[in-house]
Amino acid sequence: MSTFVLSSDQGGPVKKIDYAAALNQEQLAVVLGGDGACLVLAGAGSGKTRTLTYRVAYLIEHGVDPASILLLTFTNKASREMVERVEHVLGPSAKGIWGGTFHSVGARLLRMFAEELEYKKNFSILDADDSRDLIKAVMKDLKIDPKARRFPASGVVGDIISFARNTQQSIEDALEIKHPNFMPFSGEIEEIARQYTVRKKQANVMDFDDLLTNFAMLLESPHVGMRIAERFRYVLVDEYQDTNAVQARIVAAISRVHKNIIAVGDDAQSIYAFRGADVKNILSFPEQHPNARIFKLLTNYRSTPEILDLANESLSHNVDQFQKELVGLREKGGKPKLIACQSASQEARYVAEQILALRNEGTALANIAVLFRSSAHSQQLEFELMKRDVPYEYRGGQKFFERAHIKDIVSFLRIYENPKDEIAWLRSLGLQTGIGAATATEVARQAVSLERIEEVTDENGIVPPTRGRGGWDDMMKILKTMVSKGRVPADLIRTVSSSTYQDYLEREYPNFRERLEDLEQLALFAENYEDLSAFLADISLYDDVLAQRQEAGRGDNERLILSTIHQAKGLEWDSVFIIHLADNAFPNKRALAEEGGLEEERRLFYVAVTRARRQLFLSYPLTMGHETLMFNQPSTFIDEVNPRLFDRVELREAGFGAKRVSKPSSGEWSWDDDGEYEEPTIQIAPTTVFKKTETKKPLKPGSFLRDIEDL
DNA sequence: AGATTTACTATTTTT
DNA sequence: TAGTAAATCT
Repeated sequence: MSTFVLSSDQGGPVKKIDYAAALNQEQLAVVLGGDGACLVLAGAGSGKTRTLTYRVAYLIEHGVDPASILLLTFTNKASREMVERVEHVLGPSAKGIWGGTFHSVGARLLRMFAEELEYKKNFSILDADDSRDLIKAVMKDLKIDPKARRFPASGVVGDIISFARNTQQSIEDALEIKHPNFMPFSGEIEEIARQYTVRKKQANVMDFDDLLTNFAMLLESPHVGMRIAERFRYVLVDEYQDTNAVQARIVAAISRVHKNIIAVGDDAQSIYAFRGADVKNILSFPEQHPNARIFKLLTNYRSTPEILDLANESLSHNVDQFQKELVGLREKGGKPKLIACQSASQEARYVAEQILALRNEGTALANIAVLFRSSAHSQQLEFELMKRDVPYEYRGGQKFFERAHIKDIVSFLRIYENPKDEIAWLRSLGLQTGIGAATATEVARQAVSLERIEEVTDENGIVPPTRGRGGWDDMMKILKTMVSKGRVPADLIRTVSSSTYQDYLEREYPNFRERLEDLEQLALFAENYEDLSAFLADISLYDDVLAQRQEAGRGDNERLILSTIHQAKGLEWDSVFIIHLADNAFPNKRALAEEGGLEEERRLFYVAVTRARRQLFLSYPLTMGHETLMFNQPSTFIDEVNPRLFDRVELREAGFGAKRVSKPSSGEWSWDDDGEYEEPTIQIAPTTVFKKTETKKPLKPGSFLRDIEDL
């Protein structure tokens, strides 16, 4: 599988596309807009993806070489889907379009031109976890103990450093916005940032932020940068509202030769300020690209007027916003339902019941989604769905490649590919018996002087530790076996997973069998790769490659979606449930502490609401917690809008055990003397279990795809 | 001293 | 679940 040139082998005959029939006047203006810079301000559900896709198809139809078109999207999946659609219509002539996230496109080009920036080609990529580990190591070296000195924890330090880089400002300025209380430590954090940079360079690794800044530097360099900019005649950027200052530099540099750049975004859907995204990129686009044409797509094709009313009114509470109202085209539906539940588990039961009811009425599970602010909010619902055997796909929380045992195995492959990779050494050494943090650090520090793995396995390039000799021998044995196996990723994975690592898994985890299965999954997935470096690059940047494979294998799409709101960006479903809309959960308390936090949370709510096509269910539990019950208020976002926008549903309780004495607005629940809290019994239908039925209608492809086929 | 075990706590969002 | 602190083992 290629990491970057997205292609599909479905081919098919070249069809003539009737643009005028598929697009409205504004969209057509964008598609046919000709060369030059162009900014598209597009509201939710206004068909911006469709417009971009048609633009790409139009260019290729008019003789533009697909390989000179670059799509920069927020996720790799978004690129892949757009490319697939174009290829589906235009067939083989569309092959070779470049697309992906800024990070993955950057990684690919940086690997091609690594020497230009004094990196080695085999550099490793650190994910957020790895970065935090390295920062932790640096802090330890600098003798900074977070606990003793009320210094921020390594994760927070990492956030601050990352935020400063992505917004291109000093640590001090970043602190003022993100963590004013840590201002006194700005000097020390600066020192950590410096050391961290040195250590990354020594280990020949790049973190996510390096992928962006180095990409920008590469593009800004006179020779190579110019060559790349010459190659890409057309650049299209999606979700521009969520780009940061470095990404804006990348866009400017990569389009500086041909100046054919389209940026599409919606300031109302900017939800990544916490990691440095800046709406100013959209605002200043006209200045940065003089003569830029500006289009507005404000017609909403997605949602019923009742849903749009709620979205529009909620957003009107944001001051710092372009005022724009979405105009709906769909006919009326029902009002959004607002459901007050007694507890999180009642909420889960209600949602599960409703979902099964919707399904009985003919809505496929795949057309239903449950959205929430943070991953933990889905727990109760997951229990409920498992109990009823309802198949669901979970998006959010931990990814497959972030699971501990996957990262363990991968750390061995990383060492093999790039023996300087200190973080990978630390991880794999830490797994060996008799080797703890101290010994691992001591050994790993020697690795940075290595060039080839054979220096360790053949020439004893690392001085063996005095302690934990057995663990070290095990480690060497694994590495030696790997060297004898060659460089095929799947072989290497199986080598490690059948080594003493298996004993470690058994010792450490009761569910080691499942974990072993995961490792076999990983090996199966790796069979798509012959090249170790391509494999390693992909698994750190393509979060959903494995999910895709599983989907293809199963051949059934009949699965409900559970997702964080952040991950639901750009998607849509017939029926959407937004759960846990309680005041202490959403808006999120920590987010509120940051500058502009409330408005960002409100935009997040806006994104959630505008995912729904026909039905929207908003629910919140009145109580939360297990030991001490906390009493909840509904979310600000519910309280602040006109109640007439909702249909309220009260879930009545039978046999509610506790007699509540007082009704505090927050704080602990209180009872009279003999009142003990009982889990309320609920008068919604008894537990219905999911039954798989023959699919009545063939699964609907995405609406966009259907449109294209019709033409 | 360093490794390991055990008990406990808190949990935002992510390329 | 992951990270941490204190207790215990080698």
